[in-house]
Amino acid sequence: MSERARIPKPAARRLSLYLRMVQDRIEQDGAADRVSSRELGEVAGVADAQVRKDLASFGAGGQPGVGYRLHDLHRGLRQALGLQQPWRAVLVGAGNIGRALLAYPRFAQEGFEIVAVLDRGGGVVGRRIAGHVVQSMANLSEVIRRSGAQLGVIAVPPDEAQAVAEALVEAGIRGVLNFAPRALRLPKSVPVVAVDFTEALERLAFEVTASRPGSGRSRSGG
Amino acid sequence: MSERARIPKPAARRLSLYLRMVQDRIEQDGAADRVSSRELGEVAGVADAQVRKDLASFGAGGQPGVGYRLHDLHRGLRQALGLQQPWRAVLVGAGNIGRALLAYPRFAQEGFEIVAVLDRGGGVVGRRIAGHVVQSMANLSEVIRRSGAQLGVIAVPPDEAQAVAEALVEAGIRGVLNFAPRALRLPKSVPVVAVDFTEALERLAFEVTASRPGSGRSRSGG
DNA sequence: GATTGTGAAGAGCTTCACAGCT
DNA sequence: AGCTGTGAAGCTCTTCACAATC
Repeated sequence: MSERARIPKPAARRLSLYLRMVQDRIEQDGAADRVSSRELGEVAGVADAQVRKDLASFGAGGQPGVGYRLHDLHRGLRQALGLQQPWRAVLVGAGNIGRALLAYPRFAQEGFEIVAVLDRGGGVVGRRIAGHVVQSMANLSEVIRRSGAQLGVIAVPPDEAQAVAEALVEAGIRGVLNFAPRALRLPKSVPVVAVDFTEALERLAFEVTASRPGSGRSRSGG
Repeated sequence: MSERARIPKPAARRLSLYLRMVQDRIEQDGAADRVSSRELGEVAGVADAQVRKDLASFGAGGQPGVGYRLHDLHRGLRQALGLQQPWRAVLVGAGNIGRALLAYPRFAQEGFEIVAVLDRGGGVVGRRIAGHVVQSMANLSEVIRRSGAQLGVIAVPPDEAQAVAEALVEAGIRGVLNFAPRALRLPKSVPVVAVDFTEALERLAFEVTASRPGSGRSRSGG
């Protein structure tokens, strides 16, 4: 019934990229209603065979000579990623990043709803931001219990991140999205995904430096 | 002289995590001035031997029985990541995400300077944000030439992202940090690093769903 | 003709295990 | 005793190659 195929982690990451492309294609809908594994592979930077394996991993099938049907793929990808159900999240931290997240329309489109905003209290508590009254951290477990939120989003300064994470876990949160540039130590049963701007910039600096002429192959691409 | 060791990509990603921990330790500086490979491994989620290989890949050495010296490691990591030199970046897009980035103190701390802010023009051009007067996209190449910026940060709506990226490349940018949830197609010589909030949430949803009891191993961690 | 599905080969990263240093 | 450095083994992901399908 609810058998869940084993999907390798690198594959799961690519599924998001496939999903994005499929969504974009559907919205355009001027063109074909199929995609080939080669097109999807270009988006994710892998070979077409890899895409076919990724898609097969959760049971999606294509038509030889034609490709994959956009709508079937859309449904399959969303189910494989666990997006069939809506997700509710509490946001902790009403600073700049928190506000940007509240204003990010894509979350709602994907089925993620921010049901509450909390902050430590430095003058923000009680204020209204994007339709949410910012609540005190003292209310955390009650807010989570009443809203039924399963996810927590951490957008506080790094020094507070670990404490907030532990409070979230204690309150029954099942997964954490961490925007603070600090590694969190949580039980393995609570997955953490980190979004670290600095790390991203560092990766970019590394790749730019590494791809600089004189540091390796000279002109391999084209 | 400027020999650059070959550093595997997964290793490079971990170097950022090591760097963050080393920085934190140095700032605390109440404790020891050494780190062991095991401690670093916990942060990155890999075995200690892997850490030692990562560090050896750019020439860092530790002391048997003691560990790695924080300050040496700090210097080595920054050099390996290409952070010895300061980086200059132009930010395109003065919306919510762009503003949050401008207010993000960590960038400057790491040696990244946002030298200019540009936007398509919908009323924001000419306004002052965080000390920057928002400029029109028409000025892009001039701004880049005069500032000597090497990196571009894209924080515009998805539909505009590809065009902005191409304009950046044409103006001589050498690397792109992309916050728009859209895959960019650029010459291989210009690395792109994507920060995609939606993808992160999807990864979280996937992992939470996958780690749910009844979908695989029941309680392996503990 | 174009594209999928998949076994087999290949590449790369990770862990193991242990000698050697402090 | 504790930790590093590293060859060898192990594992996972990726690509190759090609028969099967539309």
